[in-house]
Amino acid sequence: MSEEIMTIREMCDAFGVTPRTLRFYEAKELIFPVREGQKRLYNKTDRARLKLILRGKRFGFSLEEIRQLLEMYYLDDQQATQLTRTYEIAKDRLADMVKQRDELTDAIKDLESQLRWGEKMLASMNNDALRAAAG
Amino acid sequence: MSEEIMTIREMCDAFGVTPRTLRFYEAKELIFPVREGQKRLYNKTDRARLKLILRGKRFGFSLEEIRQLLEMYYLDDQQATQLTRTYEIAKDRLADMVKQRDELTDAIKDLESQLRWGEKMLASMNNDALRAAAG
DNA sequence: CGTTACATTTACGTTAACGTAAAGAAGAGT
DNA sequence: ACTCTTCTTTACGTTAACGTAAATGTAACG
Repeated sequence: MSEEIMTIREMCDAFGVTPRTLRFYEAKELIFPVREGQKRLYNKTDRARLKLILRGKRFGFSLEEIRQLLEMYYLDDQQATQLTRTYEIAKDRLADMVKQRDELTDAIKDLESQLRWGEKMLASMNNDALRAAAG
Repeated sequence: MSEEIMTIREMCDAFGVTPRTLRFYEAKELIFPVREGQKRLYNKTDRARLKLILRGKRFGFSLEEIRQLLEMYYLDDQQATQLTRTYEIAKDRLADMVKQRDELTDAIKDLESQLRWGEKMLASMNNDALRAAAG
């Protein structure tokens, strides 16, 4: 059964990460490549995990959160016990993201109105403070 | 002319910041309270600047960016020479924020679809990777 | 004068996710 | 044997915006 093993460099090229990053994830117990002497060898499982890690990052999960999700599934395997917990974590994260986005949206509106309000933004900044500071 | 001078604590209470924060901003040359012996005294100008600093932070400017904006106005005072530059900076920042928000929006959509797609998200995470890891 | 309350300076600590430098090992090729 | 390339480990460096602890100062109250 061909395990489709890859070296660290092949992994880096395939996923667009650096060796440092792979070793870092390993140190953080997110991924567990096998050793052949000194060298790390990555199989299909490792690649799948890395893919999930990168996806998790795109979703804004921290590495620690990702590690926990992965660990739960590891402890799980046959039962789907923890699925509900995972679901909650994901929903929490989603809520955070929505909140963040809404705050950003507010700040954007705010800034935009400043930019329009006289075509020179921060002019208000100027008026109160720096006119006094210079005067 | 009443300078309406305030102590560091009054400033903290008024603006909801800590003394450490005010001293930090001073060390970073964002604000310049006068000394009465050892103690710092903040006047109207200082308060205006602090207000602007906090506003800038809400907009997502870094302290360094804020310092530069303030500095430009300081060098400016009578001419409006730098206004155009300030405007550009603000527009850049706005563009960054919009980009960030749009990325967040994408990630949110992505996550939402995962959550719906079987009511258990990250199930795909599971399938490929961890089933293999356990097996 | 002693205590209380608040001020000051100095400087190390914190967090995340790697970057980067140093130095050595191991295999391939000549 | 020598060299080249790629791998390895170890460990300090980076960034932002303060937090926090320690030692000291000083003004006011009683």
